[in-house]
Amino acid sequence: MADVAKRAGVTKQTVSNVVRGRTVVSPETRAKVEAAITALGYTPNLVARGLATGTTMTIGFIVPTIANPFYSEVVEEVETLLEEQGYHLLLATTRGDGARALRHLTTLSSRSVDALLVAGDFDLNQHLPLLGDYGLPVALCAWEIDPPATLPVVTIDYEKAGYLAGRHLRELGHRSLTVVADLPAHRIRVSGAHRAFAEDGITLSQDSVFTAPAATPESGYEATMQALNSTAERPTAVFASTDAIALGVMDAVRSHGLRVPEDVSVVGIDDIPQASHAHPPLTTVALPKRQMAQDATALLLRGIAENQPVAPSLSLLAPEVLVRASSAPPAA
Amino acid sequence: MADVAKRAGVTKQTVSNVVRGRTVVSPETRAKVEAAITALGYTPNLVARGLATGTTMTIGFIVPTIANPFYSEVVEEVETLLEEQGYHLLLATTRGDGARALRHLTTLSSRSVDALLVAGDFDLNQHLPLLGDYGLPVALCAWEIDPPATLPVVTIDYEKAGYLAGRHLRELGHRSLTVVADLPAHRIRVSGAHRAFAEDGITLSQDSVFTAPAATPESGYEATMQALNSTAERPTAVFASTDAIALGVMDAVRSHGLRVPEDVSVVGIDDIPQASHAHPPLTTVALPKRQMAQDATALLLRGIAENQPVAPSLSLLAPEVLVRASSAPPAA
DNA sequence: TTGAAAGCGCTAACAT
DNA sequence: ATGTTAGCGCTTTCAA
Repeated sequence: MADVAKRAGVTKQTVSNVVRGRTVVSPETRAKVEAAITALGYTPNLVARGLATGTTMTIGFIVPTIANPFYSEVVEEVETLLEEQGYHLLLATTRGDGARALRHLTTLSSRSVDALLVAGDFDLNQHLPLLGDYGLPVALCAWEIDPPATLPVVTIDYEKAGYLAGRHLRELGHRSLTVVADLPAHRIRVSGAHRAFAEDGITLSQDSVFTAPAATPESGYEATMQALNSTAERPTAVFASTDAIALGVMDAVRSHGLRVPEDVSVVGIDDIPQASHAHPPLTTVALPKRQMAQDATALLLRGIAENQPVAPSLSLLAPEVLVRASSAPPAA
Repeated sequence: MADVAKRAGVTKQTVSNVVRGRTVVSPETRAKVEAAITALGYTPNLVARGLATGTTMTIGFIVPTIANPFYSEVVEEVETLLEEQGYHLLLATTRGDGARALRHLTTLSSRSVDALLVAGDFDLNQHLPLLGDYGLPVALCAWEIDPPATLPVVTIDYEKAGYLAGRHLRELGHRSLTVVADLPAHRIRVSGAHRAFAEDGITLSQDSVFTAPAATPESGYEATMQALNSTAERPTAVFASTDAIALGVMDAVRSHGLRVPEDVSVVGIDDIPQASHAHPPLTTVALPKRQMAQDATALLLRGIAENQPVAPSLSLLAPEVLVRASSAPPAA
């Protein structure tokens, strides 16, 4: 910068003004400086600027994993929005490791990110109070369990997602429901589904709830096989807490000699890309991830602009049923 | 830091030595300083350190997209390796936008990342010479087309992947091959498959190559329907340049009244998670993404340690056939 | 083993 | 409209 200033016959300050696009610079001076800049191939050092201004044009995003397409879509959307605003994304994954989550949290804050976004309700849960202490804009998203009242959170109405899945099956005429869910992570979704049946006076027993230890097709397959073998009455409808699980459910149903949807209806949640290409195409409840990403990013950007922590709030985005071919009325 | 120093009755320098774990500090002094640090809740400012040392403990990773599971797995692996070494990941996606790629490139370098990893052969291609100019360790990975000799690149032997798929089908006894590929991106894979047949004296015509404009099941479905309708002879084997495409191929084959693998064998590339849960489970060629991520990261970390750009090199990782149920000998 | 001084490259505030 | 001064928080000399 000093070199540029010397070459242009001005001071560093004027160079700074030109670089930052300030209007105070006279056209001739600007031209001289710009010539010097291109001649010297100067690019500003963002770290130095960060130290001087206290702002790094960087936001941190802590997510459980990006191997799960749900999160990778959210990350991709956030990254795109940020780059439009000239911000960069510092990505940190926790992968179910609480200690790692905490490490990321502290290093990100001392790295002076301008804001912090945290997705997923994992072991970081217990460190939530820390978030308020950093004095920087923070927001939570994709927060399924117990969203804290002390922080701004943009999440999805997961209970409603379960409810919509349940109501869809109820409206088709199903009088009972078998649940295959990744518990306890997805218990909210399950209670939503149960509520839909309860509205019509049908109380579902916990005996018809089966746990898929992970949100994967294999896990869903296993749990469903167990359900099919243990239940006296053959289920007419299965609600899976996730599309990935639902895919496994459909496999299990078929390998048990039953047809989807003629014998058993299957409904999932999330609308992953494979859902529409499954056999049959999977009825599911789409989660508004992109909207969530947009709202959360907007919240943070606003917090940065106003130069203060974002006020606590809870935004629950509404999911939507996508009726496809895996659900039908129960056999007569 | 000054506060900590004052409270401990030492200078900033001593605090710095304690924080960085230098051995020159006497135990008593260290204890005093550490007490002051915890009392004050001091955490070092990484930006200031970055300005002073010229090293940010951050590496930039430019990828086409993370919506594609291939890249998201690579990113996740890289991020994990980096966090183990105390590095952070600045993630930048280009999403097929050359201008955006260039923006990322310049801002990342002026952000003084300690190293830069670039995945995927996109519009950034023309800006490759720039990479050498930054004077920081750079590596390329997942570089399918024309890996430059001037830079270190850790990639996969995509030609061999195609070859292995082709050879597998040849060994099953297939005498012709229909190709459904995302062209021109995957042309290397196609020529590999053709080479496998050529080895046995079978020259495959370009007429049996169909383009799926995107690496998606829908796209593969469309292209296959076209293939099935336009070909005089019914194909006995289809090679898809991607598992995602292969999924669509299988759909199309079935909806054309044919069975997989009895009437038509289908082979893909990549071994995406869905491949093993497809109906039938998809025979594919697994690409060693994790290995690639590890090697590339190691290369960069070494470059950082040696404080100089990484020497140009080309590492081609070997893919591996995974025989599952979608491939079988042709009908008699 | 500890302290003092200088500077990393930039910007903010003020002076001209 | 431009120049001057001071300082962001840390590390790196070098001196004690």
